[in-house]
Amino acid sequence: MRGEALRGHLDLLLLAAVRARPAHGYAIIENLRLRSGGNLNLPEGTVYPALHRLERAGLLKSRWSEASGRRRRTYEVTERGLTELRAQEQDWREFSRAVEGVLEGST
Amino acid sequence: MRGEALRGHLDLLLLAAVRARPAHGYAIIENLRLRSGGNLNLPEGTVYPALHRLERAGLLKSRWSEASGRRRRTYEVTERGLTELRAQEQDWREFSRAVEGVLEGST
DNA sequence: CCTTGATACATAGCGTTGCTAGGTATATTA
DNA sequence: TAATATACCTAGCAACGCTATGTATCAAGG
Repeated sequence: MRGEALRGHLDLLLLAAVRARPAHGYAIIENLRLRSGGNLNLPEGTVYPALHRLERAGLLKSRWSEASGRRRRTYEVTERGLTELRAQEQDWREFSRAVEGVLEGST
Repeated sequence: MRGEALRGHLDLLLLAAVRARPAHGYAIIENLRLRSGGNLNLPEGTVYPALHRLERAGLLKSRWSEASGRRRRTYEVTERGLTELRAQEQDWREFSRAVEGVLEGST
C-alpha cells in the first residue's frame, strides 16, 4: 500500500472493522489484513493510538479481558460510533466517486 | 469533502486532470470541481505548490502563455508522468478495493 | 534451558503534506 | 470606483500516521 494513502481514512477502516467483529487491537490488525486481501498492513504504532483516540472521542468502548495468559483490550462500536461510521461511509463513497470521475475523464 | 481525505491522493488527481486536458492551475482546479460533481474543491494553496513539486519531479512540464491580459502557466504530463500516473492509478484501485472489502464485511 | 517468534499492549517524537492566510496583478461588472 | 473573477505565488502551521522502542506472556525448536 502506497505511502500516505491511508491518511484520512483510518477511522473509517477501524470503525468498520470493529462493527464487523468486535475485537482487540491485534486482531483488528489481522482482520484488516485479511479483509483487504493483504493490502492493509497497519503497524501497531498506527492502530493503537487511533483506537485510543476513537475511544476518547466516544466512538468506541473497550473492556479488558484475558485469553491464554495474555491480557486483551476488546473494542466495540458505540451508538455514536455507528452514526459517525455511517457518515464516514457516506463521505468515502463521495470521495471515491469523485476520484473515479476524474480518472474516467482522463483515460 | 471531509478533512484529510485527499491526503496521499493529490498527485493522482492532478496528474489525471492534466492528462485529461492540459491546462493552467486555475483551470485545473475548475476541472477537478466539475469532474468530481462539485466534491473536489481544492484551494489554490494546495494546488499550486503541488504542481510545482510535480514539475520539479519531472512528471509535469509547463509553459507560460498569455490570455486576455493575464499570464497563465499551462501544464502537461511528461512521459515519466504518464508512467507514474498509471502506477498511481493501480495503487488507487488496490486501496479502493481494500476499503470496500472492509466495508462490505461490516454492513 | 534458552532462544526465537508470535501474540498483545503502549507511547514519544519524527516527517510528510495539505491548508490557511497572506500577498501581487489584471479584466470585468455594478 | 468598488467588488468580483481570473490567475499566480509562498511561508508557516497543524494534523496525523509511522518508526522505533519498550514491556510482557506463551509456544516451539534446538
